[in-house]
This record gives sequence, C-alpha cells and structure tokens, in this order.
Amino acid sequence: MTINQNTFTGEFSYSLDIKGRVNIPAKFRNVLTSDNEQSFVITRGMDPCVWVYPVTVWQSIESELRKLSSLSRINRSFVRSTVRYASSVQYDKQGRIAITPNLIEYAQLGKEALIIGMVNKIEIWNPKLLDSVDQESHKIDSSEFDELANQIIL
Amino acid sequence: MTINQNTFTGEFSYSLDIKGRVNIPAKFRNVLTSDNEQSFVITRGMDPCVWVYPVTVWQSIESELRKLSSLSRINRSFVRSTVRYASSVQYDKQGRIAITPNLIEYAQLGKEALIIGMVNKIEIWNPKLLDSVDQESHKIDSSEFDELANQIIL
DNA sequence: ATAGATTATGGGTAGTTGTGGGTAATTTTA
DNA sequence: TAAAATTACCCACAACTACCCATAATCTAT
Repeated sequence: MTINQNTFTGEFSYSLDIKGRVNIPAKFRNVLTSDNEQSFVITRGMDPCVWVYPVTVWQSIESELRKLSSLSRINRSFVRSTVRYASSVQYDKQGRIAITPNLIEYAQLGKEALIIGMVNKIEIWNPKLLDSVDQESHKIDSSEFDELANQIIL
Repeated sequence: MTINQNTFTGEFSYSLDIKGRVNIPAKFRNVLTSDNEQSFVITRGMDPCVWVYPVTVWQSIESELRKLSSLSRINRSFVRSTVRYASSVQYDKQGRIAITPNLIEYAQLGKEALIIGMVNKIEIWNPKLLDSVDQESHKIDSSEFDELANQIIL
C-alpha cells in the first residue's frame, strides 16, 4: 500500500447504469481511510460536474464554513450554495454509489461517466462536457497556466 | 562509489510486452530509495512520452497542488490536467510496471520502448517518435540553448 | 574461463473488478 | 389504504489484473 490516504489521481471511463449508479474505481476505494465507513459526500462541483468527497474530508470543509460569519451576505450565499446540494452516500458491495437525479441533471450525465481523481476529491463528468469546458479554459487562461506550471512542476 | 538517490541517467532499449508491461532498468530500481516502496507514478509527459516519477517525488508535487483552492477556475483546471493521467504503479517481482492503455496510446508505444533517465524522472518513448521530435526541436532550439547557457554551466 | 547470481522476457492462474439485472423492503402518491 | 415508484440489498458473469513460475540472456566474482 504505497499511496497517500484519501488521495485520488487518474482517470476512469465508467458507466452510469439505468438506476443512476456509478462505480467508484477500486483504486479510489482502496485509499479511502476506514473512518469514512465506505461513504462519500456528493455535491455540485464549481464546474458542471459532480464532486465526491470522503466524508472525513467533507467534515473539515464544514468546519471551515462554520468559521465564516453569517453577517456577510457573500458568506451566507456561499455557504448556502456549497451545502445545499450535498448528501452523504455509502457504496454498495460492488463499490457503486447512487447519484441523485438532481446532480445527474446538473452535471448532464448520460451513460458515459468520466471519473477523475482531483487529489483531495473526485469529479464525475459527462466526457463531452469536459472536453468543451477544457478547451474553453485553455484559450482564456494559458498564460496563468504556464505560470502555475513553473511554480509547481519539476 | 554510491550514486545519488532517486536520480536517473542513461538510456535503455526494452520491450513492452503483450500485457503492456515494461521493465524498469535495474540501475534505476537500485537507486530508488526504499520509502518509495518499489512504486512510481506514471503520467503524460509534456512531450509525447510517458513520465515516470518516484512516488516520493510525485508526492511533493501533490502537496503543492493541495494548496491550490478550488474556488479559482484556473486552479481547478490546472489540477485536473496535471493529475488526470497520473497513476501510481508498483513494479512486480521481475521489476516491471504496467503502463495504462491511456498512456500507451498517448505515447504511441509499440513493442519497442526507449527508456531514458531524466535526472529526477524517467521517460519512456517510442524510439521513432523521439527521433522525429528530436530533429524537429533541434532546428528550433539552437537559439534558446544560448539563453539556457546563462542559467546552467556544463 | 567458469560457476553463480542477476536481469529481461514470456506466459499461466486465481482472485478482483466492472456491469447488468433480480427481489424484497421502504417510501411516495393517488 | 392500496398502488406505484423508489431504494437497498443480493447474485451472476465476463473481463481484467496481480501474482506466480519458467527460461534465456547477461553480468559478476573468483
């Protein structure tokens, strides 16, 4: 067991079945710490995709949110939009979680589901949608992109 | 005389077998520190080849990525594109790692695999592809090499 | 130079993983 | 309250992967 706990990388093409279930890649399940009790929190991503957090990671996000004063209007609206669509799900014996219709619609998920490890969380995408979002942002941000790459990648 | 740890130099012609496995040269395995637990992280190179990092080296990249807040669109897109094709692999008793179909396709790997030490990481090339990329870039780069000369002394 | 160890390559097998679908329990709706 | 829909839990199977052993080529040391 070599990888960091609760850390996700890599890309997987899986399918969303008729009941709205997707498999969580075995590699991801295997690095999930046991205190998560096979459960994730799924919610809307900032991009049009589904975000999947280990519950323990989500809990630490919640405690950050708690620190934000509700006096500020922006804070209230940020907290609301973050928490509103979040729900906790446990994967079944085959390693699948059920995505709520709400989120399926939001991420425009069809049969194909692209699952991407994003270090501290997992994203579930409609592959075609990701393509277009990707191209879009590459056009806009390429210089800032290079800057980040210079800082981080060896 | 001991060589630097986790430092790779030299070139090797190995073969990719039918199951998509390549041998990591013994010389490379022998300089890999034990805290890597015989594991590498493989991902897309900037050139059309496969990059192979010792896990410990990759982890330092990961911890930089963790600092980037997902509130920023550029950050999200940067993390995604960096981590998307990365996966951790452990070499077997014969010293081989399995290259994912994804990466085999990206690097256009056939039976021949050229393995090159790149100091802090390893590159796996289709030898013919490297030839053409090499010739291409020689035309372009000769002026930029002069610029590099200010930074590095050989 | 020769024996022994190491290294590169091939392939077999058992267990794991991804996917589909069935059935009973639970919730929702009329 | 009964019917309909949804959910939770179960089993089955094909494809894949991890792990094992075998062999030939290469290197090392005496």
